[in-house]
Amino acid sequence: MPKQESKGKLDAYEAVFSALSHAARRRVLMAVYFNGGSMTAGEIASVFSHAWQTTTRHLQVLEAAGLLSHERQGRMRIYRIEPKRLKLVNDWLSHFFKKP
Amino acid sequence: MPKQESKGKLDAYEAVFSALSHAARRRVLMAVYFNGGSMTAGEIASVFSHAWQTTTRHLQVLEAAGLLSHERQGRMRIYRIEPKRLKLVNDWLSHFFKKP
DNA sequence: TCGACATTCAGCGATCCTGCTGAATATCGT
DNA sequence: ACGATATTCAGCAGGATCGCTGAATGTCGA
Repeated sequence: MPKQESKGKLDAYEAVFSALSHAARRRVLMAVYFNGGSMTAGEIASVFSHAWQTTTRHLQVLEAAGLLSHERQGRMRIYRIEPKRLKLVNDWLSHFFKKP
Repeated sequence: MPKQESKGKLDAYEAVFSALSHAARRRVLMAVYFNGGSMTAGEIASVFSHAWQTTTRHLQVLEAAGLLSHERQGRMRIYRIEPKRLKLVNDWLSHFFKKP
């Protein structure tokens, strides 16, 4: 068993994995990434057929998980991807790929 | 945007990410992995304080996602980890880590 | 200041998920 | 065959999640 991880980090795992468990949220990350790493909320919402209010909530989940951050620019909000956080998933996965 | 992926693969993403979204299921994978890659259902269930029936269902979710497979050996079922499937997650993540 | 725009907040019904309990199935040892 | 063991199946209640709609907030241009 791997060494005990901190409570904070466990919660982070929880948030990140849960965030990634929804296809729309994974698509958001992809869309933002392939748009150069940042996109306004409206641009992101336009990718989906959902009501934008629905997308708003997905954005909040992603931000709470630390996978996105946002910045206000005038009347629009620019969301930026936070790839550092995806490293958490990578760290978790790496257990299974390294041969001891 | 990455090239169109097959329907089957999209469903696989869905299954794998959803399976990983629950802490208990991530722990199952860890437990099995650090036990050498295989474990009986009972051994896995004993790791948790849940009723074993609850663990059974988690095992089914993991198996449906292709992350575990099982084999009967007498009256017990041996679950084996299927690390190949975790590569799917790795593939998805790799988009964000390769600099084009 | 007024109206248009960009976005979030609040709350609703439908559905899904989790953990539980009780019953069923299958195998082993005697 | 019988009881003990190992595990799954079936169904239920509580809670979370999703997508929707309607209203609110904040900002820009005239």
